[in-house]
Amino acid sequence: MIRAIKGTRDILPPESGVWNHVERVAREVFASYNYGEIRTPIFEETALFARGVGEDTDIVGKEMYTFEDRDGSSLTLRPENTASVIRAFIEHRLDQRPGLQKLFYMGPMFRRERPQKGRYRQFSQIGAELIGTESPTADAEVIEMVLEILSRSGLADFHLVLNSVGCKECRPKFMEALRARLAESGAKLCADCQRRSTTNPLRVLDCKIPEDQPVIETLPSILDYLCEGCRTHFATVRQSLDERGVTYEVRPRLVRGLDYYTRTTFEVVHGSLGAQNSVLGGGRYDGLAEALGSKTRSPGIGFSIGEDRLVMSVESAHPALLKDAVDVYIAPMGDAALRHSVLLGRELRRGGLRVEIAFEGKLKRVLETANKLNARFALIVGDNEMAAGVYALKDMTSGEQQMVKREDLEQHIYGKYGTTTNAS
RNA sequence: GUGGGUAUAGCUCAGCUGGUAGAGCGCUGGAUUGUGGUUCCAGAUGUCGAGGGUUCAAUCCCCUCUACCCACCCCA
Repeated sequence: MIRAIKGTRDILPPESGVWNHVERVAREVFASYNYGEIRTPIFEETALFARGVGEDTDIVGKEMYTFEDRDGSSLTLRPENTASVIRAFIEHRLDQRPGLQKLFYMGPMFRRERPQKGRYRQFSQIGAELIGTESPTADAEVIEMVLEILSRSGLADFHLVLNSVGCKECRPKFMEALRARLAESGAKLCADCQRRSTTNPLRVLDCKIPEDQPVIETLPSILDYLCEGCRTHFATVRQSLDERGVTYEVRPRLVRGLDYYTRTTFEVVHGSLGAQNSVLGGGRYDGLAEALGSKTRSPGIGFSIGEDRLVMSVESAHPALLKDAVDVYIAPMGDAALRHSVLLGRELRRGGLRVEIAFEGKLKRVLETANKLNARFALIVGDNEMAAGVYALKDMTSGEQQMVKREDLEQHIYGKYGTTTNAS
C-alpha cells in the first residue's frame, strides 16, 4: 500500500470543514484591515532562504527540502513565506506603489523535521506582512489583527507574549554582554545550555530546566540594552496595545527562530497543543528587504499562524464544528419519485440549503442513512406526495412529520433552524 | 540527528504461564411491501506490521527491519 509521506497527511471531512472555517475567518479579517492576497511559488532559489531566513538558523542549517534542478541550480521548497513575499515585493517594485503594502497569504510550507504533535513536514501557515512603515502603531495593529483572527475562529484562552529584540545597533551590545556572562557562569548550566552558549546564546534564556533558573535569572535582559530608538518604539507599541485593550505579557526572554527579526517580536501560545504550544509567531524585520537586495529601505512587520495548530485548538474548543450535517435528505420512493426529487432538490439547493438525494434504497434504509448523516430533515417523496403536490417533511430531531406544499418547504425549514451552520 | 511508546477486523481496543483470534462501534440482510433514532436475529471482513530464530506448536518468547505516535533539539 502506498501511504502519504512521513510528516504529511490528508485532511478529510469533517476536519477539512474546520480548515475552511478558519481560512474564511482569516480572509474576512484581512479584508477588513485592507490586506490583499499574495500567492508566491512553493519553491524558490535556495539562496533566497539562505539569505532571507539566515544561514545560522536551524531551518536553513538542517531543515530545508533542497534539490538540484536539471540545469544544476539549487531549489528549495519554501520553509516559510516572508522571504518570498519580500522577494516579490522587490521584484515587482511594490515600494513604488502608493501607500503601504499590506499582503496576506495562506498555504503549505515544508521543513524536514521529525514529526510530532503539532509538527509536520508539510504544514500550513496563514500570515500577513505590512511593509513600508516603522510606526509602532503598525506593530500594534498587526497584533490586534491576528488576535482578531484567533478569537473569531473560536479561540478564547490564548496568551500573547511580547518582546523587543533591538536593532542592529543595540543587539550586538547585548549579545556581547550575554556571551561574557555565559563565559563566566556557563559552566553551572546543563549540557544543552553549555552547547547553546556557543551555538545560540539567546536560546539559553529560554531554557526550561529548573536547576538552571538561578543562573539564568542573573543573565542580562535585552530590554536593558535597547537603544533610545528601540526603547521608545517598544514603549509606544505597548501603549497602543493597552489602548486597544489587548492584554499581553512582556517576556524579555522570548526568542525567535529566524535571524531577520528586529525590535518587536511576539508569539501566541495555547494549551491543548502539546509540547508545540505556539500557535503563531511574528515580529518586525526592518533590514530584511535591504538584505535581499532592495534599493530602498522597506521596513516591515508580519506574523504567521500555524494553521495546523490553530485548527487543532479550535477543534478542542469547539468539537461541534466537527459535526457536519445535511439540511435535507430527500427520500424518493421509486423511479418516478427520484426523477421528481432531482428537480425538487435542485430548487432547494439554489435556495441555499445543503441537500442530498438518496439515489436508491428502500425508505427504511434511506431514513436510516439520513439519521446517520445527522440530517435535520428528511423529505419523503412518493406517489401520494407527487399526486397531491405536498411532501412529507420529517424533522429528524423531534420525529414530527407534516405535509408541506412545495412552495412552503424552504420557509418551514428555515423557520425552524434559521440559516445553515455547516462549517464547510 | 537522539530517546521512549505502540503496531491484532473499516475504527477503538481485549487476547492470562505459547495450543494459529474476540468485543464494542461500523458495514450487509432480516423481524417491518411508505418511516430513522431504542430493541432483537443473522451475516461478511483479519497475510495478528515485515523478515528471521527458538519450539512438536508463536499474535504471545528472542533478533533485525519498517511504519506510526510522543518527547528532546528547534520551531508554526
